Amino acid sequence: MKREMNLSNRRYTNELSAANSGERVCIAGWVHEKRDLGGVLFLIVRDFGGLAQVTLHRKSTDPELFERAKRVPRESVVAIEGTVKSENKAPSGYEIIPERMVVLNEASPKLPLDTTDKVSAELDTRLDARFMDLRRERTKHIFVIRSKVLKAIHDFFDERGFIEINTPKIVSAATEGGTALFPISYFEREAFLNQSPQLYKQILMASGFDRVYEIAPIFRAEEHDTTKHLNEATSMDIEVAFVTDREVMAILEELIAFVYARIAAYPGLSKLGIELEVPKVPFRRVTYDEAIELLSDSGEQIEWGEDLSASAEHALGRIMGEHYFITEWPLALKPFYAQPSEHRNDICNAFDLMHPRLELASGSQRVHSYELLRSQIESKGLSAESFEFYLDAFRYGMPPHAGWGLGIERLLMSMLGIENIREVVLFPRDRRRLVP
RNA sequence: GCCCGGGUGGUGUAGCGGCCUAUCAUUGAGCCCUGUCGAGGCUCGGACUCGGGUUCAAAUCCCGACCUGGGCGCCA
Repeated sequence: MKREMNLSNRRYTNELSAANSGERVCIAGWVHEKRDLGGVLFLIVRDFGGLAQVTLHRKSTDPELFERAKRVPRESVVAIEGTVKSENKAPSGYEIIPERMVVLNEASPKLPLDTTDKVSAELDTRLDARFMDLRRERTKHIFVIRSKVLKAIHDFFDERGFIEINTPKIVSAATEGGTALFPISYFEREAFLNQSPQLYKQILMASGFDRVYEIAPIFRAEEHDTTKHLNEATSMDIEVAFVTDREVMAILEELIAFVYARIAAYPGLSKLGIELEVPKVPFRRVTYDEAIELLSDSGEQIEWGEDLSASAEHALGRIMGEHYFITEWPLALKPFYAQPSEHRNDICNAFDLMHPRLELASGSQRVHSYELLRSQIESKGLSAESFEFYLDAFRYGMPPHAGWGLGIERLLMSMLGIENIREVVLFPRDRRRLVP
């Protein structure tokens, strides 16, 4: 009775229209909704392309097929062979009159969430059933956009002569400091998941590969539990030789504008209710000193040398309104590899790229002198011996260089106006979540 | 780590000492219905996170655990 159906020539629902009227087609997907009007039964079938209406008239349909269509539970996977019929009463101007239907997988009736969005679901519920959450229009588009953002970034750097690199994610104890690391067992030794590709991308500056980029996971063992932190995140990093912080800042703002322009053209954006405005470059730049003065005027007191608190960042975001850079940070606030300013010994050529309410990226011109780097490592209380693998690269011809790291998830959040970072990661890892 | 919220059918919620045999929506089962597009109408099914305590009486108050949302800190 159920002959095998050849799915290799199946059509996506968005490829079909009234123009295909009379064609015999095969579609496959999930039963999104059923509307049983007694004498007529509508099956709304969803695939990656969208929705299609399959219409069954009781009088003119094989009774066995009609009954099976009536009984198939929502979200079951079905393949349907039928004829396209132009019909202006149908939602997309056509419908499919089925001749055959194969249920490839029947769904259990108590669905973990509602894919039609009649009833909302909490984020935690959605993440537990992410496979089903992704069937929802909005969630789907977030990840299509994520993919397009990554593609845009690759295109941007490829066009500019950058080489894509892959640095190790299993590293020895020596790190740039700051964040806590996840220890792992590496045969008879202890190792860690990397917190950033920083040291390795810098080592490559001594290789002649003078424009590199990497998009890769980073791991932070901080026990933070906020809407903008993850324990596994995706970092977009670049490192460029023979330039200073000013040049890599220009690359960064051009990249942001480039990505926005690409995504602004994506039709799915309207499904998210978003209209993207491509930010104008160059972005505004404020020095750290100017920032604390601006904050002081608006009632936020920051001692010189202190980092900006969350409320200070928000206040500054309200003043600036758009993407902006904070430059000339106190040297003590930035990692050992930040190049001290040629004008003042207490500040460095480091910058943060801010979006109102969120830090997107940070970078700097790097120290390329072996002696200075070694002394800055030691002045941070770190052991220079454990950095020998890194320091070695600075002893045999290290050009001046600069770079930055950008949080992909934060870029997506800020672009799409999403409040919780977990929304833009398929399977987020946070303080509590290790599955799915 | 600190500070506030919250855990009620599959999902999302109302109720916050007795009117609870727990509300509403959606989902599910069944019936009616030939053009739905959040279909409609009728019937039925389905839940108080766990453990202690207070009380004549606990979904409701108290304590603990677990889970969870947000803010801060840390961090990017």
